[in-house]
Amino acid sequence: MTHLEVIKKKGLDQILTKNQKIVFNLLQKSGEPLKAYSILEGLKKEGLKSPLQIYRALDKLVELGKIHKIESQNSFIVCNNSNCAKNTVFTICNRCGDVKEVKNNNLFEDMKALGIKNRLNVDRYNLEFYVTCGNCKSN
Amino acid sequence: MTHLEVIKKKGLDQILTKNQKIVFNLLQKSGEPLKAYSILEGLKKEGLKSPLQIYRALDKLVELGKIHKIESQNSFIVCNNSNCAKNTVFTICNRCGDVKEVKNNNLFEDMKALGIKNRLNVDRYNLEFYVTCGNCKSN
DNA sequence: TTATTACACGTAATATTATAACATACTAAC
DNA sequence: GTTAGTATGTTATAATATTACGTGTAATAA
Repeated sequence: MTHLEVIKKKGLDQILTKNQKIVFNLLQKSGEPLKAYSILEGLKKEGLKSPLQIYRALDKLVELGKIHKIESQNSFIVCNNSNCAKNTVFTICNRCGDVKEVKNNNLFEDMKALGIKNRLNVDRYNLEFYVTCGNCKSN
Repeated sequence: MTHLEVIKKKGLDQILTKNQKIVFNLLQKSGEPLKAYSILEGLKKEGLKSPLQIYRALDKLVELGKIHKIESQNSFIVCNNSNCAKNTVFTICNRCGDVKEVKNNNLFEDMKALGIKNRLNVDRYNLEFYVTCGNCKSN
């Protein structure tokens, strides 16, 4: 079997290496953004010991589009959007920091149109809406 | 009168404190994003000695809307847009990291409309277009 | 076959970015 | 003149991220 056949057969998920899988699973289980060092804490029991092991896995997962980095929080969250193509739209709560990835194809289309309209020659974009989330609003 | 009210009344420039002015002037002179510790380096001769002096000035300047933070670079740049209201649109070059603030009122209007259309109750947004800049494209 | 390439991994040390904690001082508002 | 709010200075430390070096392994070129 060639490498490509292996890939087709196994599907993307199983291509992840051991450390990548461990890190991805934790992020997926969590569902919310986690920071590198808190991931490390959570994975000590899996045998991961050094920041670099985490950062390397995170870098790769970002590169693969499986997760995104929330730059303003130095945190990482599982991609919620199968066809985001690394374009990202988040809402971030001003008060509690809660992050949600916005999943809305019309929005993606509108953003694409906006890039074209402004002749910006866009490879990729990241849009962050700062909001007051439902929880914080009612409190 | 609170400090912020005073600022609104008197006009921004005249009310910046000593350290805030020093930091702002350096950023303005530079015209491109600078990092906190490189600002500190540049201001040793002005008598600033500690990171905290820089970070405090930067925090205030961001709060006043005089500068913006480029989160993905941990860098700070003078606001290029008198009426941005802290909404920000940047182009960031994938290759060299060059940052430009996009100054285009139609774009601001379109973004506002997009927030409303998607019922996101937006206080403020930050939009980053990742591009290949003119310089890098020709090289 | 051997050599080469490309990744992935492990570990220690270190660099970079940012904040906490504490003390002092200035100014506006009552 | 006292209080509240803000700015300053300094030391120490926390939090985030990377460099440098060595090992292993699998795919592929010579």
